[in-house]
Amino acid sequence: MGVQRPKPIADQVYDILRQRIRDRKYPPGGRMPAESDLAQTLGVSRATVRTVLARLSNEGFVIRRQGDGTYVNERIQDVDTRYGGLWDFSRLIRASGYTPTIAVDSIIERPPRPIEQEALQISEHINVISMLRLFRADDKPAIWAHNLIPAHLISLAAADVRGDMPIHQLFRSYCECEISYAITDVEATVMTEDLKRAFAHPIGFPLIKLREVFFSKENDPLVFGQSYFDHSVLKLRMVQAWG
Amino acid sequence: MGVQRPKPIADQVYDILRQRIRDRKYPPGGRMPAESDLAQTLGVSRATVRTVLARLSNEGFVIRRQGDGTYVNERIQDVDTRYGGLWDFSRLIRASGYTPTIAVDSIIERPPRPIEQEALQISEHINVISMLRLFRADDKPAIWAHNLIPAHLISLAAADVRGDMPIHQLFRSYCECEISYAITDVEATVMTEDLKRAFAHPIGFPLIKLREVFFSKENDPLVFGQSYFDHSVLKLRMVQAWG
DNA sequence: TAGTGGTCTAGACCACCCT
DNA sequence: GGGTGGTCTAGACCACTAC
Repeated sequence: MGVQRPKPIADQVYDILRQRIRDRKYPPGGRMPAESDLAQTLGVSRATVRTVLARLSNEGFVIRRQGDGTYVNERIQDVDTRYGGLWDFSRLIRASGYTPTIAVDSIIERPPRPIEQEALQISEHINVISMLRLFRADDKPAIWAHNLIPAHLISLAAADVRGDMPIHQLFRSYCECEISYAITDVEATVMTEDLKRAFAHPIGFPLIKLREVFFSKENDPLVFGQSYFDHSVLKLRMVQAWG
Repeated sequence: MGVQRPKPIADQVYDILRQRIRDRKYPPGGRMPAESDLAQTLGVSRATVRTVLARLSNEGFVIRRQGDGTYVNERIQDVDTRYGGLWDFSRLIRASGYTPTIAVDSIIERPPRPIEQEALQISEHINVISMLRLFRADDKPAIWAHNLIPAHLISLAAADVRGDMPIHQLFRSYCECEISYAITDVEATVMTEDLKRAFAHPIGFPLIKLREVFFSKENDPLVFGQSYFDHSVLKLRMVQAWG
């Protein structure tokens, strides 16, 4: 019994406040309790409360005004601004109000192409696991994702890899590595013949292309991803906050 | 004389460490001094040092490993990952290693179009200042930016607005408001006849389109921007870190 | 003037990695 | 075991806003 610290206190406080905002216990546009009140009510120090409020402010969920108070931002409700919004496509779809489904097109092990060798910094003799998947939002094709993982990082044969889990969970499950950060290049492209297997749009229709490389804490490349994003189905929305 | 606190200590520490990383005083991939050492050397508390390191870690400049140390991330050197990378186009160009120049196409005051009314949440009777600008990277057209500002927010006539400063500086100069956060929609589009005044690409060439709305601390819309981004000239690169 | 958020400190204890 | 980052506390003082 007792306290049970499955998570850091700050994370627990974050979940509580985030939930209260979602439940409109702190109504949109309204003022939240003072930091010191929250600290006392929740039984934590003010520093911990401030850590959490800083995070909520960075994500745009609250606006803080010195000498005044902390307010719930009514403009940010349906936006998933948490870090990682650009790599967990299922959550991105769900946060946009749709039901995600994943269709695995193929999962095979093969030698890497030159561009993949460079991105993953491996030699031609190291095989990669190539995974082609289509993410749908309410059955409408939204994202066509091609992910490549050095085969030696995964303790499974390609045939046994489950394609229906997000990349970071896949890594936690199948190898000891954990994703630490990602570098993403955002590009624009258009429908080609190749993409007809994913989208029904005509040739020349504009699509967003995301080129992502994920790295471990040891700074080794873990995954190389090239994803085609149909923003007519799903908004690619981001929040930037300063303060 | 004396201490002179033009900036918070944490910001000063940030600048110092950022500079040492840039100068390779802390070499790429190398380990930085321990938090307690930094605190003692710089004459600040460990909490302050940790605030700064957390920020550097979020921006991807350093990687922290519990029980081990804090390391300079050699993969993030040319990336401007600071908050606001998506709105200060001049800095974005400079951070990519090019020299930015701004060509002002037009600055006029006029009634708002419906789509602009909605984005800025103003009535049709409130004029907007419309600003069309072309950002070049080493003389190559990189970004075609259309910004709209409610005229009543600016204490100047449209003709007197200087187009060569970034939006946030413009607001600090010409009105009391300050930009607090922004919501950005990333889209893909293609060259049209209209865009020929900006780019030399053929019709159908893919471009990134950024739809941005900037808000004040009071949560009022300040600027509506629609920008066309040529990623064949300038990479739109982002870093996401979790830890 | 009272109350709010903003900044900073000093110090405790824990979890983890290395050797 | 010794050192590192991770977490959390208690409390001080400042800057600002609303009344």
